[in-house]
Amino acid sequence: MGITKTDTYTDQTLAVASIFKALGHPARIAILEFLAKQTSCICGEIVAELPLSQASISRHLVELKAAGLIKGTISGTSVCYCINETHFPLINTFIQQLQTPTNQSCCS
Amino acid sequence: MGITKTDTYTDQTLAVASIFKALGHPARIAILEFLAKQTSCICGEIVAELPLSQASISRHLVELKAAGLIKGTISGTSVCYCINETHFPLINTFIQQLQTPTNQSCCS
DNA sequence: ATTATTCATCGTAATATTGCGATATAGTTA
DNA sequence: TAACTATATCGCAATATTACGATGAATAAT
Repeated sequence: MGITKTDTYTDQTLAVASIFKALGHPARIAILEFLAKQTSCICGEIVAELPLSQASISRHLVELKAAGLIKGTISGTSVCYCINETHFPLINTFIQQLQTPTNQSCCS
Repeated sequence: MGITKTDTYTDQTLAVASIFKALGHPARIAILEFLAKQTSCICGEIVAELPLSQASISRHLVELKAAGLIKGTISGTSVCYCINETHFPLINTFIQQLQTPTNQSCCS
């Protein structure tokens, strides 16, 4: 999406942005919501559940995996995906940073 | 970014995704971090702080405002922006949903 | 061995994002 | 009024994203 100056931002900033970027698509949100609903790991039923082709789902899964938001384990011909909570603290910390008491709403 | 099937997702899913999408760029993360650092509302100093042109910063601010992540109040020739915490509960709730105890990590 | 199933990847087309310079708009000041 | 300052917007070029069908690779079943 056009040129993005990644050189001049903090590693932390880039990391947070990339996680949010991976979360910035309804298909990927829906995939995560679906994975969370299941008691056990679900594989390719995601394709049946969502209104996208198998190829598209696969690409979204790759992106979620690259962002560290899901894990995948191969079991036979099917692949089992589930949520990876590793980066959740990063997200929570970021949101909390924006909520510091110093930031008293000056714009009413 | 190509066709995105917005019709078939929940309003909730679309809302969450659009917030994350707005957070999915380092410039916008940096803007929010900068606003959080200040004790008072900061206006166009963002332009001086970040390695982007005034036009680009303005576009990012519009996006953050459209997503409901910042508020802006005009004071003279300058505009005062600050963080809008309205949607933070939505984000927190979403992350918590993904952390339900039913989702015991099955992929080791 | 052949076939079916599951998932990943490639290639392509359509669309969105990003960034910048230039310009417009609006308030402030001289 | 005219110049100055601060933001917003337009138009363009470059690049990224999304989606799909088709194809490939690997395991499972017959």
